[in-house]
Amino acid sequence: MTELSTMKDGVANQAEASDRVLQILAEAGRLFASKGFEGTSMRDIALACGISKSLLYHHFSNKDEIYARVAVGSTLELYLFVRDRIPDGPPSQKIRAFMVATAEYFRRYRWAWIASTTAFWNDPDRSRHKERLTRRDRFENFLRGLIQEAIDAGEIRKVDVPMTGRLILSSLNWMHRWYNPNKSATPEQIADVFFDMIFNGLRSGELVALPGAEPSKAGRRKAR
Amino acid sequence: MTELSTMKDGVANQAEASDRVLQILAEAGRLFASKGFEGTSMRDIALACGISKSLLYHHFSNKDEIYARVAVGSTLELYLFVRDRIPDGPPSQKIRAFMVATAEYFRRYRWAWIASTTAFWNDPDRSRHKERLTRRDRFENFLRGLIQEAIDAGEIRKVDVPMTGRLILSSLNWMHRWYNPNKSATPEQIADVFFDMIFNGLRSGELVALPGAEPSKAGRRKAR
DNA sequence: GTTTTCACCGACCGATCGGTCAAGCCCGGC
DNA sequence: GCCGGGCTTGACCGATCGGTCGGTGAAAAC
Repeated sequence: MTELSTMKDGVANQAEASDRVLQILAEAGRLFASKGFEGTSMRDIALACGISKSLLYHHFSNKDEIYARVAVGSTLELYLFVRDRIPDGPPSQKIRAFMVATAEYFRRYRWAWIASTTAFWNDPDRSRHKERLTRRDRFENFLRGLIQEAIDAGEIRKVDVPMTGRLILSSLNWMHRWYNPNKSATPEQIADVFFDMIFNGLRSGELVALPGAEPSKAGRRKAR
Repeated sequence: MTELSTMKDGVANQAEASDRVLQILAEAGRLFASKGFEGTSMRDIALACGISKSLLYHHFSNKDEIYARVAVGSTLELYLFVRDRIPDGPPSQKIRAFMVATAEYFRRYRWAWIASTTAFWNDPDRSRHKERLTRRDRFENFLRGLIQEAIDAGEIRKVDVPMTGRLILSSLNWMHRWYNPNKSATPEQIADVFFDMIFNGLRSGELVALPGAEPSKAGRRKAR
């Protein structure tokens, strides 16, 4: 399952799919990402593909299935994709590799990624993307394992593991809201910068005594 | 404009609004947050309020206006709300206060916040929430000013200011996706934890020499 | 007492929604 | 020649969409 050569046109893990199906998934993902699931009609998808609406129903049973193929297809391999890019070495470097690999996945399958992380996040009808959610849980648990590993190795201090995982994933999951492929650095570079900030912290090595600065809760770690 | 006593029922800045209008805004915000803008029909809103659909059009001209009142109302005062909660003192503590205040705002106006940060984020028809976007720009620029202040004061190292702002806002903006008011700590406490992680970093004070660990890019700051 | 105002409603509109269906088109095998 | 089957289509369905309309009843204004 480490072979990811079946990915085409930014659509992941659609191995036996025809070109037409891949085209539909690509266009649908782009539309779902920009206008949302409810905001995208079957007519929109058909028009974007230059085909009739009926043909969509020849290849897919309904709208939900198209979304499921887009969303699940984009999260199906995420865990494996990232896992296979974690090198041997210090746990902190594994966390860094985790972030960079996730960013690379985001760059490759951007529209599908956005579509799957945007729509239905709070929909009461969970059945539509239950599988997606369990896969994301596995992905997040994998990260928590790496964090615990780094704590056990003494590389990072004894932080709250779930909260640390949420902080790391927040920096990656929010990226699509401001990332501009024409102006920003590559997602991998951005992930690298974020890792540096989170791991090393923003604080400068030498603490300056500000006039009038009073002791504060967050300054609890003593100056070194 | 620092008087925020006009906020009721989690709906911000709706000063002269009647109870019915406030009810509509509250229900609409909750629905927009959970089902999205396109996924919420005027009938849904009317039903949730226990009124007829016609009455919605008596109080609002159309669906977009309801959303605008929800979204703009929730971001209108955000900047002022946060700004007024920044204490005098070291710039780093201002950043911390910024994060905690934003979290408090999120806790108070949760549904409106989610609705405004979820819908239309990539809609080609930007006119619908242009005002909201410029307000968020001012909010983000305010944070960048605080970061620059902390750099100038020597409290934090010379990081990339826009990227640092994005990291901080990511941790806050993604919170609604996993925050559970029944199980999680308060948003303010969460913001405090995130500030500690970002400011002080995850790395433990003493570096352990792992067998087989090789020098890496992220380990560029020398051990102290 | 009359008129104006205002919150409110049920019925209705054209447009669009997701989805169906019978029928053509195209092309390789016989 | 023609035949079968996958690809493709336009016409069509009931339901629902956002939005409009005329009207009601009660309080406020005169």
